[in-house]
Amino acid sequence: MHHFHLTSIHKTVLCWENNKDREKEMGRSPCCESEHMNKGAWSKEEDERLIAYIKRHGEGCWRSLPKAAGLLRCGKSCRLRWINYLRPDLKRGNFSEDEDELIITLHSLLGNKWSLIAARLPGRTDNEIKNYWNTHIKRKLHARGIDPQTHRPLDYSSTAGAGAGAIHTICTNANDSSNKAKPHSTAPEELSSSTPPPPPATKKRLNSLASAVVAVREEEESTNNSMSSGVTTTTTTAEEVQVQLINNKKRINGDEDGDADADLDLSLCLTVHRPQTIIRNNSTNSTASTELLSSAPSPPANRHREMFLSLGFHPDARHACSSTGCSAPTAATLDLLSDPSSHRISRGSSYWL
DNA sequence: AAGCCGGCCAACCGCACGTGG
DNA sequence: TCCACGTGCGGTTGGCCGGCT
Repeated sequence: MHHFHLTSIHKTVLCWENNKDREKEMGRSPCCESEHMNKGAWSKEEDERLIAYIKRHGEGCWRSLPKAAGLLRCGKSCRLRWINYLRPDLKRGNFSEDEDELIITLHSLLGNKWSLIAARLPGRTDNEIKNYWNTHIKRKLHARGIDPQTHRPLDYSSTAGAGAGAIHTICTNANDSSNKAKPHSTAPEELSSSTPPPPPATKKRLNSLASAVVAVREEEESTNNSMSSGVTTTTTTAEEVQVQLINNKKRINGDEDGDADADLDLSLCLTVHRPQTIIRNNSTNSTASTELLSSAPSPPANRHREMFLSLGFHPDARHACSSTGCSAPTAATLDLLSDPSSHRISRGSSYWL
């Protein structure tokens, strides 16, 4: 992603210099002055200017970039053009079947968090995935009889309560013979060989992940209460989740500095590892999930158990639901969870062994 | 050939959030 | 604490293109 990498210090200095120049002028100009600015499709010359500038100076400081690069565009427009179209590491071409299934799985877990989903698909942008979802996958799910928003069966959502959760899609996929008899066709080995490190996390990204975890927990709490299943959960604030994420990661790694990337991965890992969501459906579904379990990868290692426990998750996926009358995660979830290279929590993959 | 229609996707827009003064 | 700014995200728009009549 960062082919023309600049250190944060370099970026800071560049921005500082630009800010000084800007502040010499009277007042600050709005981000996008619609007058005197080009809009619409980018010309080849504009693309070349943008590429050349970023090759020389790196990404960042988008506000000052257009002027410095000699472009009559607003910074947002430049950023979008670069991220969604000009970046050299973008993957071109059609989405593979594996990518389709991964998107569906991630969407069932994360909802319309396109940037988070994109982080799991190397070379794909959030915009691209969003468009693809709206034009292809929605239709595909409809054809399967699945509501693309709720990931529940179309004829089910109108009659059933909130009991059936998002993960139902995974179970349904498992029963779909067109899916190579696997709920999630991206094997861990494939992921580990093709998935590069995710982009640097920011506090904002971590915050949205934490919010997503909280939202899911709240939804599950209300769902479980309405189902009178005896499952009780405690609602955790986003801040608490963040603190837990960082503290756990520090404890595990012995890394007091805190690595933002690792935090992101840890939080994604935990977002994915949501036994209570997975639990619900399988209890009312076919035996397919049971069969999946028998072939599922091993649960997290001992060092994980503490982490999952502290976050309110059952550490042993295979027994995630036994005490609550629910069944365990599908192989799909465990596939995601067990991918060592995509969860750079530890400095080495041995952590996951 | 011309007009219509729908799909696709790049780009835009508005908003939220983090940061720094 | 407030405010301005920079950045990123998700929803929406609009133009292009191919298929159909």
